[in-house]
Amino acid sequence: MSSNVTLKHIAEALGVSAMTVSRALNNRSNVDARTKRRILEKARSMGYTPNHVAKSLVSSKTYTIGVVIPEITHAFFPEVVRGIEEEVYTSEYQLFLTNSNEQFSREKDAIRALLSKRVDGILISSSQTEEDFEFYKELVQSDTKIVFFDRCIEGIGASCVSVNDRESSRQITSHLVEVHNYSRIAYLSGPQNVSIGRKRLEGFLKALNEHEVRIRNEWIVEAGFREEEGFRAMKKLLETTAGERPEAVVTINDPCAIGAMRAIEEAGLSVPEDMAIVGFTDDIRAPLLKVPLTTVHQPAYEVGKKAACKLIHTIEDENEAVENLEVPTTLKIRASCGCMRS
Amino acid sequence: MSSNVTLKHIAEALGVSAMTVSRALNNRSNVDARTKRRILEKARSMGYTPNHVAKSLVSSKTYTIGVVIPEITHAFFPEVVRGIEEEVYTSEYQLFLTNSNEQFSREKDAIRALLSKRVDGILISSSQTEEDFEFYKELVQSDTKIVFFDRCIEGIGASCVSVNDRESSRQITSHLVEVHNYSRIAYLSGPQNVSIGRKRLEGFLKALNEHEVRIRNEWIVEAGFREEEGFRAMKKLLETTAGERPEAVVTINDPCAIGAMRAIEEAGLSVPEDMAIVGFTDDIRAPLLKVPLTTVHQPAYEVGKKAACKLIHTIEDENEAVENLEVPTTLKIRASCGCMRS
DNA sequence: TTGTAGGCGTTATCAC
DNA sequence: GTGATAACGCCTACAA
Repeated sequence: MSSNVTLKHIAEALGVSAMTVSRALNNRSNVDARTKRRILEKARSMGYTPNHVAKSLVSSKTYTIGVVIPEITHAFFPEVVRGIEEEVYTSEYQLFLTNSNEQFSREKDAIRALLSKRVDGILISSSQTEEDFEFYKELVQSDTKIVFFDRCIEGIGASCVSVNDRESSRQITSHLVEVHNYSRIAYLSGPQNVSIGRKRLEGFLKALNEHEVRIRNEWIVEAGFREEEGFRAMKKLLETTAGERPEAVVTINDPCAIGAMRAIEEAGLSVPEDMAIVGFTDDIRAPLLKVPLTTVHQPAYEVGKKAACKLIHTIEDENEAVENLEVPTTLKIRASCGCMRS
Repeated sequence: MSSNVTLKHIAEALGVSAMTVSRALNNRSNVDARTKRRILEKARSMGYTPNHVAKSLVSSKTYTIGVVIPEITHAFFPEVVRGIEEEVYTSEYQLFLTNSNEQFSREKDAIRALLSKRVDGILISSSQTEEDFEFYKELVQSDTKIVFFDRCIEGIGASCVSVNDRESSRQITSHLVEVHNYSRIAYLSGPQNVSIGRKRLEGFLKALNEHEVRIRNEWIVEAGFREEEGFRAMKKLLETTAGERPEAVVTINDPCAIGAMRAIEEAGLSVPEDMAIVGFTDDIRAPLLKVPLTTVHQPAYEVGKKAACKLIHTIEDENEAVENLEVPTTLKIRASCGCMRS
């Protein structure tokens, strides 16, 4: 497939050496202007396409970045990818996209494959669990250039780009207490072996503590990042709390909240009258729902752009600092929390 | 970055030749079981990662596929990408993802870069215009393995995977006429230099002709694939039809319809009472809208999977036939057309 | 079963 | 300004 014309072919056709052709094609100074023109002309007419595989072998640089995301259909990630795309496009890198489908084994497979393809660096939003911490530690120690985004693993020597999950979660929870005076608040959590799962829960608990609202462990249900998981967790919560229902529910993210809203509706209850609910992400669907979702807006595009930018700097400059970058969130107050009640 | 351990290093450490190491690592039969075990052991302890760049140079096969999509944030495409991902994951290929951002110049840049990286084949959803037809013709003639999906260029010798756009468009338009008896129907079209832009418009016109409904050229407004374009086109349509408004509007796709609905709302009109509207895609948001959108469901995941499958066959078998594959659509009847009126 | 030679397409280096 | 040579890491083909 594609051009099998090589430097040598052009060289032979013109009676010069491959080296001269290489120099001409790469705009080196020390080539006679006339020969250069002849070479460029011939290269075009023969349909020459430079072979980056060979270039990479010599330079051990591929101008390629691997991206590992857990779920391409969660609307947050395509937006992140667009940010990454935009950044690498201007820097002439290309993207290997891999989808771990929330499975750590696939994540590891993907990374190993990327390493074999000798990518210059990797952007990762991990679906990792505690146990697998070691894997990334070794990766960083072997001098692999890595930047985490959104779902980070901190303290192992790699940079991270994310939002302030703990604080944002605290804020949106506080909104429920301060503005709406809810005191019976439940939580649909993410997996506790994922950093944002822990941090968002911590923020939730912190808010309750600050306002001296009672924390009930049986009202903290592990759901997950996906709509179906939110749906199931909410069903479970409704069953176990038939007597005394929560007034409000905080969720790990928007897909989870959307699933939960479906469960609430199916139970014949209404949002926010019977139960208020808030999310996290600001999914593309959030403002369009029958009851628009109050949530934390994460600037996905910015996260992607910043992460890609940081990675490229890390690749191109040995001395680039390792740091945790944060992009600011904003609260999106809509109807599902009880504001704007009609 | 990453392992700089090579076959030679392992060979030296063990006092064997690089060739023996290569054979052991690639599971060839002709290696002594004991030496093999020693080599595998050593490779692991030294942290060897095979260098696919070098492999590719030898085999001129990269196990890499390029994907060119026009807009990663249009919800249809991430779903397609997931389908592609799933297919290539099982076939051990990896994906270069590129986003043309609906610009043909970026699309060409992307393809040239992919060609230089010597991808084994390319999946394309084109943002092409008539003039640029030549580009793809040459690509196919140079024996580049290509499969188009969704936005296809037919008749140039490359396979296509798409839905039956003309027929689906005819069906949803017929629904408006047959079920709802609308006779004043407008159309927000896609670009006419893109195949699906033309085909969907043809289907619309065919339906009107079949039912002897009057076609008014001034009610066919070129919008585009994006929400903002739908919004603007609808505003324009509302201005120019102040006297006699259309009863219903057919749109090129869901984002366009969603933008148009916003324009309708801002004009103080309501859907479907003042104006019915239908889309095409079945965007993730379609069922969640305040007035759920009647639309054509395109099985995006299937499209991706089928296209990737076809491409891999085309890559691996010289004799794989060139064909136009169609995946069936279904009509999603919701409220925006006037059905299920409350 | 194992090793040697040569080459994939490109570039760095040194010589002319 | 241009060319020969070696090297990047691996594999095919042939030899031992």
